[in-house]
Amino acid sequence: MTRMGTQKEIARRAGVSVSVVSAVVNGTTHTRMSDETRARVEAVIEELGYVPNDAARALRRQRSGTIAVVVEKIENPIYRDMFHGIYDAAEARGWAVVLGDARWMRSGSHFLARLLGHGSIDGIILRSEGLIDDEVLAHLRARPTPVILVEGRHGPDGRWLAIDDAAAGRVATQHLLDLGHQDIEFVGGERWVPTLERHRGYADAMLDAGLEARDAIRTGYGSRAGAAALQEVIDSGRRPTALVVDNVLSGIGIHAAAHEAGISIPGDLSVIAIHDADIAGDVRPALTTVRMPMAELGARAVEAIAAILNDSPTRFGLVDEPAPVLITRASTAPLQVSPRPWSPS
Amino acid sequence: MTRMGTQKEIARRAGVSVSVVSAVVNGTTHTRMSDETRARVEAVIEELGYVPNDAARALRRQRSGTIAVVVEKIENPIYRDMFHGIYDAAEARGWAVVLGDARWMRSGSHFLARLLGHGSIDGIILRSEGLIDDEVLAHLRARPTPVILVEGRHGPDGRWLAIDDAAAGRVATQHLLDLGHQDIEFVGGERWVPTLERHRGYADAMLDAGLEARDAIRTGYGSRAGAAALQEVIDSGRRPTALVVDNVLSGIGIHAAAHEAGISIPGDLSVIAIHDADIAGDVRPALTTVRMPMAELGARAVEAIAAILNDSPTRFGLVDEPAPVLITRASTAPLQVSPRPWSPS
DNA sequence: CTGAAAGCGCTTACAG
DNA sequence: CTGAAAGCGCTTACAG
Repeated sequence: MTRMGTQKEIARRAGVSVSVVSAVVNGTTHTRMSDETRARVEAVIEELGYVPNDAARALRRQRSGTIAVVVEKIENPIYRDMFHGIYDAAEARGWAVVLGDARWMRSGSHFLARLLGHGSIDGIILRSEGLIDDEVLAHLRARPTPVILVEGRHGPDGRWLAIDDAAAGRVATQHLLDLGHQDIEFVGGERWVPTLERHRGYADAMLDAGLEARDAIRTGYGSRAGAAALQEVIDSGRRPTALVVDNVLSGIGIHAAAHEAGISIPGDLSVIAIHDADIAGDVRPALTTVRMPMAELGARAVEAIAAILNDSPTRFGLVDEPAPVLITRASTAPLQVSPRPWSPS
Repeated sequence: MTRMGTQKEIARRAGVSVSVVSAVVNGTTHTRMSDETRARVEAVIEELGYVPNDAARALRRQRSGTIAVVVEKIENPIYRDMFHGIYDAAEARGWAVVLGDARWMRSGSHFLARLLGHGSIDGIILRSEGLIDDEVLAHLRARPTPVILVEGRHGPDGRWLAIDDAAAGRVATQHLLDLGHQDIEFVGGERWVPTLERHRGYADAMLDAGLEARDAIRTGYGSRAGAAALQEVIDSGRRPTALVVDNVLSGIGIHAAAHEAGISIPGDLSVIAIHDADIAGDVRPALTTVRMPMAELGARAVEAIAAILNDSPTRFGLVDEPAPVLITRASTAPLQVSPRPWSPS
């Protein structure tokens, strides 16, 4: 194990001042030193395995070079592309990224304390699905550290960024309409704004096609909620031929419930979900989805932080480019001319 | 937006010294001050919305109170319980946890620099699946910051912790044997140690039952690898009645390939995967798995960091309690007396 | 071209 | 019971 050491120690060993060491480490102004001096310093740095102390740097520079990303369920596959977009954009700006889960943000948690504190985090990208209570959010906003809400769409400071959920709903619905479906319903969560927007997109597409838009079937989020939604439809006696589903996990739950109920997808029922994820291609039948520009959303959030820190202007609001794209898989099919009646549940 | 301020400013406004402010903030020794003084200081803290500067604290205390967890694919659902275990244990010790993905650890990345640096991270829990190159790992180990490898099982410093993969392989295989299966094969990745151990467990159970243990079918990891493995079996002309699969994602890939090939699970083929995850219960047929003590693994890793930082001894090696538990779902069934021959592919 | 010094915001002996 | 001061390890004007 190497010794590490400090700039002071390196300075002593190399027979120079710490200013020179700092200049060598950072490649900064002081840079006009003799090659011989530089080489000597570099040799000692190498020998000791010196690395700078980030806490001291952060204190002195008044900037840590680290941003935090907080999402609701870190294992949710839809974040993958967003993390990637954030990471790439941050890296390009010389920032490190750390991740956290909103489930860790209980009042009084040390994770939250680090976020609420300052000095160690320069900016926060937060995707709240309502789990974060308003008090915590207010605390967060009261700090000078910039907080960007993604898919949040509220916040008095206007610092939010979101994907075009209404467009996603429209694209999904249009795909089903193009396949000849008319009796289409929307399955989705609760009164979370993105879900409302997706439903609005569905409703717009239906109305444009001269069809009736139904209320959303609200059984919550996740696979269990999807299964419950299908059950609700079955129990109601309604027999839609296609479903627009708020998210992939709910779509998978619908697959499972259909399997149990003897409903064939896509033979009896077409299913399309919003947001893409690898798992959609892995289940059978593979789930048709609408891919959203999550990487761009992430990159834009990083840009927003940079802009705020530099006091330069930046655009908030919808990230509508690239547009949502349809990923056609096996769970949607043209409307059967004479559909087989669903077996009674 | 509140002003934040520093202890110095609070001291000035409250007409006390910074020592008193620090004592109020931290509740420390200096604590024998008059109630009136304390109240005055607290009022100013409240008024300014003061929060301590973490960088300054970390510098002074020579400890940041933050540990980092680095895994290979952050969205892999098997980490969920481990993160939970880590978070709870860290919280109990007053530490914040930050997450990172090993895919971010390219040499020269700022994320890696933060890990390699010191002052902002007190300890690192690392699950490497071989993506991290040895050079990076060597750098990491050369620092005074403790690095605990989970599911790594190598490392000259002996600082590793792992679940009992061999036991998992045994439990999975025994379940199939109990159902009457004899022609059982093992599907799993590459020469990654945990996979080798799982295969060893499988082989032990087979041998104990007086049966022949086959070599692992090595097509890699993930759902595509699972599908490829099943195809390899089909092509070979072998007709096992049951498969022990290294992981859930490969299991899902096998489901998909079986669906395509017209092989019924569990009618024609029973499938059990090692490691549990929600998605296993969501696919159809729901996948039987072996749940591993991932939360305990995480908690033990935190304990290990604490022990190293305190210079107190700690146990490394296998985390074999609680033992792996069988989660019986729908993908395994008793051996059919006269199995239907697989349709020729 | 290089060094001495101030200061980032804390914590903690030490003095009174 | 409270204050003045040192020092954690850096960076960056400033002086020479």
